[in-house]
Amino acid sequence: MFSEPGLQEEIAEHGKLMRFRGGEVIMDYGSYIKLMPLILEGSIKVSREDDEDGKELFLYYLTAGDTCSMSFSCCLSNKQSVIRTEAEEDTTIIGIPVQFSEVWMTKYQSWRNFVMQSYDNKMIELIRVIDGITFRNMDTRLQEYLQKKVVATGSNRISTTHQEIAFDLNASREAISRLLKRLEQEGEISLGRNLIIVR
DNA sequence: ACATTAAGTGATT
DNA sequence: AATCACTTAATGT
Repeated sequence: MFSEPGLQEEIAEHGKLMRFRGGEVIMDYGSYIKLMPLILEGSIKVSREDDEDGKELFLYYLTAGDTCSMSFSCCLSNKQSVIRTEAEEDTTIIGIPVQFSEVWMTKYQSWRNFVMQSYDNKMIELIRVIDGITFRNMDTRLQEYLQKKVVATGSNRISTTHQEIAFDLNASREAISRLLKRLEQEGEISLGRNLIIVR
């Protein structure tokens, strides 16, 4: 990916290898960022959090090969993070200090392309999130949510509570329970305590 | 055995 | 679909 001479060496030299365990909060809402993460393995859940009532909304996952587009814009203006990121599973990243990323933007075309493309990807994902909220019903949003989770973690066994899903989709726990029940009756999933198996 | 937490239910708006 | 007011089931101590 970063085939240009020198770039890989710079990444190796200035990047910091970091590991996070599943469930660990990497960047909390309101904190300042000084690193751009390159995800090597695992997946990171990105959510928006409301200022006042602490409600949250799941946005998207970052998986191997991704970087966090938000972090770049955030670092540039030295703003507080407007999102929260949490390791979905055990995750390894390389943290690139922003000052290097900025220099590389002009120095290496492949780096610039990489950052631009990841911006583009996430922009499209965000549009889809908006589509989901405005045009789709809760049941399809839930199905898409489960599907994304399966893809991100590479496992069809999802270990979470109905309440957690409700937070992520900004819905009520009861609604999620009822929709899950229906999906189970339709044979799409099986349910257990703290467990959903997607078929 | 008891307390806690997750999940299910039905009524109401 | 949200909220409420429960009940039931599963788990931890």
